[in-house]
Amino acid sequence: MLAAVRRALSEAEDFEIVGEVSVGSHVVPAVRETNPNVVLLDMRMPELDGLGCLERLQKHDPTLAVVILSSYSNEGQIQAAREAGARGYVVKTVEPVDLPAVLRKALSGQSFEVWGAEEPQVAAPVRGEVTLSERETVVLEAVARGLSNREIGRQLWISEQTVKFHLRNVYRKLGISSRTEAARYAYRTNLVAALTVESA
Amino acid sequence: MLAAVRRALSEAEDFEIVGEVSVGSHVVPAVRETNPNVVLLDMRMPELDGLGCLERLQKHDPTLAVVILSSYSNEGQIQAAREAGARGYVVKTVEPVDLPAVLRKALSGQSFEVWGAEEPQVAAPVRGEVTLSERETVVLEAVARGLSNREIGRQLWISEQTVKFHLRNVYRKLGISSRTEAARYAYRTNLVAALTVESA
DNA sequence: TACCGCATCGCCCAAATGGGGGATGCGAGT
DNA sequence: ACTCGCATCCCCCATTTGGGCGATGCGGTA
Repeated sequence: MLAAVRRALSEAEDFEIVGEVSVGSHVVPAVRETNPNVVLLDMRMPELDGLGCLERLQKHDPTLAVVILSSYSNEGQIQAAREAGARGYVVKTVEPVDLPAVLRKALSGQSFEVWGAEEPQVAAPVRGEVTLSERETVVLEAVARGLSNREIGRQLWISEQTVKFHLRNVYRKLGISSRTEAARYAYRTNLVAALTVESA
Repeated sequence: MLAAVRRALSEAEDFEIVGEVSVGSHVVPAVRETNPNVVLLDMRMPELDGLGCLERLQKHDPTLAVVILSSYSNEGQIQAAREAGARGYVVKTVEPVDLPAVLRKALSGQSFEVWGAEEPQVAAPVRGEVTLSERETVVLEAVARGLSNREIGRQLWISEQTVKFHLRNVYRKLGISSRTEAARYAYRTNLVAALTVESA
């Protein structure tokens, strides 16, 4: 795959490969040094994966064009890449010769484009457009604080089953499928404060 | 219980009850209005529990003395109350007549005191003193991003068993027992950024 | 050398979680 | 009157998780 990428890009006159690393933790230093116009990030790398790199790169320079290259067309992963600020998401089933076009597209605009993955049946819920009900919000807050379904039920005086029901609806509305992702969303949107004020 | 609290406090000349609410979401408005010196928060309330109220109160006024009243002497809950900035944690097994002393103590100092609960056998790991190994840190980061153990294993090229092993060590070192609490810790300590920079 | 932390796995098992179905009631629109 | 979202629960089931155990190896250090 790497060889194919290399060949495809070297054949395009408007691109020059200024750096190549194979370990996630080397990405940010390399980018800092070579200062590329666009970065193609493999999702799966040792030490630090593509998403982690992307987040660090965004912190370093939010305007940098980054395209995620992944083996899976997992919707959650695509959504995560979108929210982390990627300009594109390429599944490895795409023809390597199409890569230059992908990178040009990523360089040209601020949008987020997915390549080589079948579009999801239902449109992914766009962040900010989701409206959680009162109950769903409270349950989500409790989840983000690390409580179990049973504990949440006890605190809200409802059955664990009902907690699970609300949580499922939260998952559906947010397009996620685990409580940790839910917690992440809660912190991301400042629904609950991850940083608590110390009284000492 | 509420009646007992009321009686105990009305019998103490140095206390006056300036407000009483039974729904979590009413706590902050009531505090804003009555401006009390100390707040006694039941952990279990409809809509928003004690911890949630505490966090909001802390945001509103970090100097306000807040004591958590709970039915359980659960160590995790105690720790959460401590970290959220509570001045005290009272298990409902304490005699109501001792409450005024508890509140005076809460008013007098910045420390955190637990009443009516047997002390934990092992000291809870103090935040900042824990040192995670490189591998444990990477796994924790991945957990905070919402990945499953299997996915983490794939990304790090190790078996799911090994991921579980590292995660267990993280739990042990942090004194927690679930991946959502781990995620919370990761966000709290800025190990991973919950807020990602949008490229739009 | 012997120990210890770290990392890599394996097996086992109970509990928690996620996801599917259906049932009830209630209130707000249409 | 009818639908629809919300909330409350029930059942079932497969998967995931958390935690216990032991095994191997490797590199530092006492």
